[in-house]
This record gives sequence, C-alpha cells and structure tokens, in this order.
Amino acid sequence: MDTRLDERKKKILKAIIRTYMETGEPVGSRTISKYADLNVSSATIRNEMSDLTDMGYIVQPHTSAGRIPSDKGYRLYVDELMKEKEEEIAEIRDLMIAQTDKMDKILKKVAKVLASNTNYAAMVTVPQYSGSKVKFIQLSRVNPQQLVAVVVTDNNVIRNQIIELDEEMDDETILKLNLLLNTNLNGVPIQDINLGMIARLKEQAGMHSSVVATVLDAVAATISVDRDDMEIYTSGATNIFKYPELADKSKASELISAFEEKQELADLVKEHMSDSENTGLSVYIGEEMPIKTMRDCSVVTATYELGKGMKGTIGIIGPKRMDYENVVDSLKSLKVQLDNLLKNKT
Amino acid sequence: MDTRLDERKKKILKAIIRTYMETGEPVGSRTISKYADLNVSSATIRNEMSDLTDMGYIVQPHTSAGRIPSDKGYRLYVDELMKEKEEEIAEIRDLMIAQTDKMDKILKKVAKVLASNTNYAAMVTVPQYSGSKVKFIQLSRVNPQQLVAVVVTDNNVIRNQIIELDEEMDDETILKLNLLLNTNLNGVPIQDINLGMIARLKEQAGMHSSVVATVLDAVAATISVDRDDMEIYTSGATNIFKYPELADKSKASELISAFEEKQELADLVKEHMSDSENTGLSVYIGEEMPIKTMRDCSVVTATYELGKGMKGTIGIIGPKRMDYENVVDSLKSLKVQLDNLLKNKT
DNA sequence: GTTAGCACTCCCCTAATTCGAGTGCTAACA
DNA sequence: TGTTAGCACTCGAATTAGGGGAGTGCTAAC
Repeated sequence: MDTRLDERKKKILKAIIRTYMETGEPVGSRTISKYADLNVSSATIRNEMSDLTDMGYIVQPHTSAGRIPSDKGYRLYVDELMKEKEEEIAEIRDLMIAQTDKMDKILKKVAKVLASNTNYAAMVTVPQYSGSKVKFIQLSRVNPQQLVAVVVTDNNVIRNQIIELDEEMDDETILKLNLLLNTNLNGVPIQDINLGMIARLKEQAGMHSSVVATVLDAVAATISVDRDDMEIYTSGATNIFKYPELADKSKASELISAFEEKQELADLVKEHMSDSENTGLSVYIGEEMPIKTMRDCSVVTATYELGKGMKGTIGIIGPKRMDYENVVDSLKSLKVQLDNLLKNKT
Repeated sequence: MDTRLDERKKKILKAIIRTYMETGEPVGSRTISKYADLNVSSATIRNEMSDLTDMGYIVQPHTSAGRIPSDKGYRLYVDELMKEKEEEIAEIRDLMIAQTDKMDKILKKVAKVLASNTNYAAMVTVPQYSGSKVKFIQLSRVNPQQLVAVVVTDNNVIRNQIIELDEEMDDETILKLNLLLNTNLNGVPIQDINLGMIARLKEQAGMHSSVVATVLDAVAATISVDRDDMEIYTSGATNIFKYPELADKSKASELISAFEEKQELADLVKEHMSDSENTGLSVYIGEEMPIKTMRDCSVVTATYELGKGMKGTIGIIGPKRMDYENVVDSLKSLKVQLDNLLKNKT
C-alpha cells in the first residue's frame, strides 16, 4: 500500500481534523461529504476514510462511530501547517525588549493575554540569562556588620544580596575588593564565573582573611544563576474545563496540578531549549509529550529571545484538537500586545 | 422554644459535624446513636435532630436523607473549638524571622507544606512592609547614562532600580545626592515617604536640573511599596477535587480560577488585615465569605508578624466540612517547619 | 472509480424499576 | 415526661431495559 497521501486524502484528513476541532465529537462520512470543495458522496468518503484508518491517520473510538484524528494525523496536519506559517513566527523572537525591570509583571500579563486569546492554558518562562555579562559590581557597607553586594549585567538585570559579616571590614578593604571585582569580572559572561575563578580572585586579594573569602563567595553566589530555579508564569489552567475530553476529574486534577507545580513544565522547557538549536516553534502531540500527565494534550512552544542572549519560552497547552492555526496567530498578536505594553512604560 | 442548646444537643451536633467531615455524606440518626458516649437509641436522636433542624443548626438536603451541618452549625462548632485552641495559635505570630532574602522561596514552601499537611488549598501572602524603615540608600553610576539605586530597609529587604539618564551626571552630584538622601531618609518609615517629602528634597538639592528630579523620583518609586501588588503564593488548589461537594466542573473551575487569579484572595486578605486588630485566627464559613465563588467553602486565615512590623497572612481554603482542628494543628506544625527552614540557612 | 442502498452495530438517552437509608409518627414502657 | 421499638412512607441513587440514531461496511449497479 502506498504510504503517501494523494491530494484528496489530504483534503479529507484536513476536513476531519477541522471538524473535530470544532465539535470535539467523532466525525462521520456524511458530514465530510457536505464539505465545500469536495464533491463526492458519503460512500466515497467512507472508502477513503477506511484507507486513512488503515494508514493510521485517524481512528475509530468504536465500531459505528465516526472517526477522530490520531496523533499521527495531527502531526501531518501540523507539519503541513507549519510549512506555511513558520516564517511568520520568526519575528516573535526578536520583538521583546530587555525592559527587565518590570519583566515579571509583563510576563504575567503575557500569559494572561495568551490564555484568554486562545482559550487554552498558557505558560511563559522568565528569560534565562544565557551569555549575559557582568557590567557593574559594587559592595557597599550598610552598617558595620553588613555589606550589600549589587551586580548589574549588561541587560540591566540587577542581582543583589546582603552579606552578614562576622567581623568588621574597613573601608580600605571594601574599596580594594570593589576594584578587584570590577577589574576581574567586568565583561565576563556570568556562566564563566565559577569556583575556580573565585579561588583565583581570593588569591589575588592577597589576603587570607576569612572575611574576604566569605564576601567573595557571597558575590559569586549573587552573580551565578541558579539554573534550577526557572520561573514560570501560567494562566488559564482552568480553560481545560472547556474541553470535555480533558475535563474529567482525575485528568483535570492531574493536569492542573502539573500546572501548579510547574516543575515538570520547567523540565520540559529546559529540554526543549537545550535539545535543539530550534528557536522557532515546536509542537508536541499526545504521546510525543514527555510529561505523562499531559499525554492527552498538545503543547505548542515558541522560544523568544531578548537582546543579548536572554532566552525564554512561551507555551500553549490544550487538547489534541487544538486549533493550531489560531495558536500561531495568537503568538503573532502577542507581538502587538507586547509592543503596546512596552511602549506604555517610559 | 429555647434557643439555647443543652449538653446532649451539643454532643449530637458535634457528632454530626465530625461524622460529616469524615464521610462527606449526610449522616443519619442510626449512625449517631452508635456514637461512643451517647447511649440513646436512634429514635431519641431523631427527636433531637428534629429539634436541631428547627433551630437551624443542621439541614436536610431532602426529605428522607440524613442531616448535614448548616453554616450556623459550623459556626457554633468553630466557636466552641476556638475557645480551646486560640492561645495555641498566638505563638505563630512571632515565630517567623525576617530572613527576607529568600523569602519568596520559603513562602512557596510554606504554602506547599500547608497544602499537603491539610489536604486543603493553602495560600500565603508575602509580608507587607508596614512600618519598616529606610536603613541605607545608595546611588551608583553603572555607566555614564545609567545609575543604579539601592535601598535597604531595616528588615534587610533590598529594593533597587536602574535609572536611565538623559544627560550625564558628574561624580560630585551623585555624591551630593547620596549624602542628601541618607541624611534625610535614614530611619524614615517607608510609608512616610510621599510626594511632598520628595518635593522638599528636590528643593533642598538646590538644583533645578531635571536630571536630579528624575533621579529623586526614581528613588521614591524604588522605595515606595505598591500596595496593590500583594504577592500571594498558593498551593494545593487541586486538593478541592478530593471533596465531591466542591468538585463538580463549574464550581471547581471557578474555584481554581479564583486561586489562579489571586486578585480576589488579595482583596480578602487586605480586608481581613485592615478591618480588625485581630492578629489571630479568623474563620469564614460559607455565606460569610466575601468571595462569591467561595461560598461553598470555608476559609481559615491567620495573620503572622515578622519582626519590625511586617505582616502577612496564611490561609487554608477547604470545604465547609473542613477539619478545623487539624487545620489549627497544622498551623502549629508550620511553626516547626519554618524553624527548620530558617535554621538550614546561614 | 463512484454511488445508492441496506443491513448491522453500538453508543446514548430516557424511562421504569428496584433498593435502601433515613425519616416521622404512634404507641408502649419506665 | 422522656425514651424506645416498630412501621409505613419518602425520595434519591443505582440498575436495567429499550428504543433511536448516527455511522459503518458491504454489495451491486452505473
């Protein structure tokens, strides 16, 4: 049997998927035969559908029910779709501006907008500072027993920490440390700052005082990004109740838990970001999904990139009969939304 | 009719509530008659239950079903309970330490612990800095066009912001501003820092340069707490699926949405914190609840207070047949959990 | 290759039935 | 007067039975 699909089979598959998306119910041959640009009778459709079932693109929940698309069917549909839409998404990557100050609020808003636009659940990760560099470091004395360390990176992210001292530190030492830190760390990408580097700094400091060591360690901790603690904002988790096939209690409960916990989502995103050089769109359908509790869903993720190597991910989680086209369009409209959001700030 | 309850009626009511908490199903006279320290037949119980129904402490979902406690019944039960337990909670207030650095993580954990201990949904608000004072302010130049403002309060909360400048600012001006800020704002409670004060500072600065004005405004913004943006961490929202009376789709969806959005929760907490001088426990039962979507629930909130006037709220949201005793105990055990958490950090 | 026709399948919906927990009432008893 | 046993009655929940109908697969004709 030819594994290749002729034009008509494709059209029929597309019609099945589209109809199923709308109704959420198995679609029969008669429904499809009425489809606009397909002037054949239901019997013909039945024959074709039988073929499509054999090839695995659609399945029958039970004899004498209509057909619903299989994961494989969705996959074909999405792949065809992507061909047309891929380039449109490319723009999203470059549109976000590093206004990291109120970033969390903006991202929360983004998640909300996405969720309400699409009627699916949405998630947005805080961009990871991959490749950003140290621009400015300063230690200041708050009181005799406390320093505050402030680090600014070249994408204007501020990190800081209070350092409690066991013994006092004189002004001269602080000055010296500031100089040392700035001359050695300025312009250094933060992921290059590791224990070895800190050890070398300690040596250069030429002092064996434990206070200095403490301070340097604290500074290192301040700078270094805890890779595990990826923040994720979600919204619209309850949208899943709109899709009966996801909304039964046990499934819904698991799904929403997964959303609430975010840990698994974070893992997914991490994998997605590291696994491929892919900065565009990915779609996980059903069994392709690494998160078990989401095997009944589809997930569309898009990587975005702010200036200077900050990467984040936007994702939509919905039922397999997700309206993939609409999702893609929403990601586009998101661009507009973001533009507005960022414009409304100084 | 006497509105007062005799000892036996109380016992029966208590038994009904306890049994209903466990099973979640209307409880009948026979069940209660088997209750340990109550040696009467089911017929007698029926008579008493009939009385209790008339008095409004319990209701019958339909004729020939058992009885379930009414809001009024729960209220009585809780009030009785509180008498015994009130003092035990008082301790919680003073137990949290202002380790505000990793505060968000701790609070997230707290929410999680509470949720899993109680099997209800939990929420924790970030403490509001009411009454904390400015301890340290510093402006530093990051590059010719950028300053970074760092403010430390006396409970070691750091706030900071990058200030973009239209024109350069010389070192001398920065030094002058730092001096001005510290001499004028040190020790001042942050809620006292308002526009008038900033205006006076601008005057004192003795310069009419718009740059100075910009910087001062930015500093003010950095310091001032946006009262509306109360952060709330929630956990265990999906626990509501464990209680059939809350788990039907529309209710569950609304409830979880309310949890996700947090806005209404924030309003509730705000009201609760301002409305009374009450720093202990409050319990909202059913119709007493200001949030409409939560009218089928009960909510237990407790205010905690960190050193130096930072107040936050912990809350448990569950079904009306919530195990109030257990919740109270959990709040106690929370104290231990927190102690450990805080000890494990330097 | 397409189509009409037809028997057959199997889920879904509704109605009817049964089942049983629980009540309210009455009458008898201490 | 309060307590208890007994009993008829009620009403929701669970079960069963039976159309109804959408949809299929197959066959035969075009």
